[in-house]
Amino acid sequence: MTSQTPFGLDPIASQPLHEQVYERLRHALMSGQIAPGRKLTSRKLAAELGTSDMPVRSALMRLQALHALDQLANGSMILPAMTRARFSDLMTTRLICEPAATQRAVDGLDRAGLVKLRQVAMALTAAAEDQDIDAYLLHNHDFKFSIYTACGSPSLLFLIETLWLQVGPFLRQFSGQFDNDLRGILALDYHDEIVKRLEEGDGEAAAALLARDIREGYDFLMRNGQFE
Amino acid sequence: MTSQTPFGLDPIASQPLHEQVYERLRHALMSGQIAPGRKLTSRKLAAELGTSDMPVRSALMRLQALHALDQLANGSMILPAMTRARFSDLMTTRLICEPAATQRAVDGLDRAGLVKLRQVAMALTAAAEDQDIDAYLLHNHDFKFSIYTACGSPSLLFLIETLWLQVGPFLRQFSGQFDNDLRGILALDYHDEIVKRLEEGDGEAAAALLARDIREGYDFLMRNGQFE
DNA sequence: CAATAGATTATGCGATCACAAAAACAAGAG
DNA sequence: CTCTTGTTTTTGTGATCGCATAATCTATTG
Repeated sequence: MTSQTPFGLDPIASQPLHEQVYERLRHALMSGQIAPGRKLTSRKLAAELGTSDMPVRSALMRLQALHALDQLANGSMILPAMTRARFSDLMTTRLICEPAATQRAVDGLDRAGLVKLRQVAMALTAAAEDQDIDAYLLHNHDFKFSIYTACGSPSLLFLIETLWLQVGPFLRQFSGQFDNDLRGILALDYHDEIVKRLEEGDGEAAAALLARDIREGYDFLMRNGQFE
Repeated sequence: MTSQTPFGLDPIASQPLHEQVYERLRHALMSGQIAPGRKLTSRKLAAELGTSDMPVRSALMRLQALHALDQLANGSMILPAMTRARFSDLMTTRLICEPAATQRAVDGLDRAGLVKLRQVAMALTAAAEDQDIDAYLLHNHDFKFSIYTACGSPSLLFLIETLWLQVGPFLRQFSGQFDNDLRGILALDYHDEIVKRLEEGDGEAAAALLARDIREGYDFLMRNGQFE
């Protein structure tokens, strides 16, 4: 396919199929397209994607290795249900990792990074005012990971990514339950203040604010979300 | 193989091959049997293990998903080298997660757990006195994870496991460089005191001691270990 | 109608094959 | 001897096949 180009200028190296399938599945999970408890069978997915079983199997096993999927006794993969206990556990662990990353990010953020961060924060509040849940979740992810990436710790970033891979698939589902009362999420908009603290170089304060953001989001969903 | 047993009493459900291969590789990694930079080709491993490529490929991809292996541009898997930067990063992240887990473990440890913990701590010091590096690493893993398991957070435990999967393969290699001066590691034996604090129910103190354990091990290896 | 037994289908798992790209090796030219 | 060129082998990748078990459906019987 990409072989024997008449000129140099070989375009993008096409990724292997199992990688593409992995990204597709990952995106499908994170955007809430897959219902909890749903069985993901390799054959059906393969048929849907127009590939053989193999790449799909690889992708599923990778997602299972990251605890994004559960494996039944017979080997089938399912998207595990989100119980209150699991949600509580994941959010508690988020409270350990993400404020720590925020605190360290203050040294890794240059002026350009801060500018971009402020832009994302503005887009975030705009999406919230528009009641656009998809844009909100997207920008929220973008905002947080702009910070976490700046913390300069690949290993910590990876851990946080695996946590989001487990919580992410449910956020949209949650939000669909009270889409008229989306202002409840809006009330806890610490993003602008987080940027301000980061601009001031006060990592401690930024971390504390981010912890509060996580905690209040947690409280809100524990009160209003429906689980299991 | 396990089919058609004349009597009931079917023994252990034999795990799938790719699972067995995964465990074998994981153990080989953690016990330092694989040299950094070593290429792990699925065909050769399959031949060595007497299986087909497929289960090996699955196992390799799972390990790569957990960042225990690196993937070259052509798709080959290698055990990444341990640079000072990566080691520093991983230990810093350990310092975030593991003290937090220790602090929470104080509520999850019952009397039986504490008894077992004290036994492991004794075996640990015994192994250190015997200069038995393999036993030391084994019991050290056992000791720490007895605590982390007791913290009652599956997600945090999982994160710590992935960190150990990245650091573990190098510990034995490090220790081989100064196996005459193993007392350097012995000097920082806080295990007994950690157990004592846990018995007293003082999670904060236990966490602080464990942080000190990690930090001093880190300092020792940064001074004495050879990297890259 | 309900429940169970049998058949059919779906599915996980592993082996083998085919292909292309990369790596290793060998041979020949300067 | 060294560098290059051509060949052979290795290796990742994906598809297809076969097997065994699990799940689902069907039909027969009480």
